[in-house]
Amino acid sequence: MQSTYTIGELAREFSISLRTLRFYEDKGLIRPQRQGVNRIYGHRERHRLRLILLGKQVGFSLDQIAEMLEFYDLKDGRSSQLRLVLSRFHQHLEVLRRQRTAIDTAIDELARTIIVIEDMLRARAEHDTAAVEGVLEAAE
Amino acid sequence: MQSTYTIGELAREFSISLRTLRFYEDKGLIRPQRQGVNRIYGHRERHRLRLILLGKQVGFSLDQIAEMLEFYDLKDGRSSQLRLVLSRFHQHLEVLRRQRTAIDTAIDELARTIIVIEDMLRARAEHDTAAVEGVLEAAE
DNA sequence: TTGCTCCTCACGTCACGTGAGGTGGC
DNA sequence: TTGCTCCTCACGTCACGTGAGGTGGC
Repeated sequence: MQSTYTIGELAREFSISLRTLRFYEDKGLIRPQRQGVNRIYGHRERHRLRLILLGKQVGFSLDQIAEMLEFYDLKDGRSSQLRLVLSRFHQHLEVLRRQRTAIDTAIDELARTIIVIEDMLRARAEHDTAAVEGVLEAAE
Repeated sequence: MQSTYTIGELAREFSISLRTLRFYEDKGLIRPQRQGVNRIYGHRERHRLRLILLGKQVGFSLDQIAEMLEFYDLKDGRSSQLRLVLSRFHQHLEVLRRQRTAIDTAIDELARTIIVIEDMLRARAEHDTAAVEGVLEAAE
């Protein structure tokens, strides 16, 4: 177990780019030390990075993540703050559920369109050009 | 049934902004006529707009949509082109399915995190601060 | 000297949002 | 004159990607 990491090591470990690490630093999400001009990341930065990527995975914006990390920092852990985070998570869960139904309808729509095109190709194979037009109109 | 539309009329009908209509024109997706300095949209533009929004809804990029609209324009409808579009639709369907599983795991993950936080709050309510730390570690 | 890893600008991407400042016709 | 709708720049947003040009130590 190392206690410090270079930017390249963290990038490899989490499969992200160096640019991404630097970008998160620009945004104030992580604050690595410096050894000369080079960045040095400690346990704290690594842990924060893990939380950031977890937040991203569940669809939070970097600004939202930054805000929650602040809460996490004031580790006094006021229950009121926890409750605030909790209600945001509940809200976000709703957003995710809506996104899922949106994707579901997109999938259905695309699948139906594929069937329409396949029908067109079949109609063509039967040398019935007029039928092709019919299918096209029906797809409207 | 009108045969021409102003930018505002189309925007209202499809619930999009004027900027969006102008942006699609910049991208070459639609080419409205001009009446003086004002844009005038005909049936063809309206139909294209409908296809564009449909494409967006199923998750295609504007560049991809532009390409497919070209095919649609060369309405000779070579079967080879239809088959090309068809294979892209199939590919895109796979992309959508992967997105859905990604969202599903995000939902699961967030739901589990919510439960963890609720447990923390419950542990706190029982005045057991040590237990709170325990829950936090277990969440790693 | 070559190769690797790191660095700092800084512009590009995607799909628009958002003013700023101005025009035309009721 | 006021209000509405339209116009053209042009910069901003989000989360980085992608060079360009340079440094340090094996």
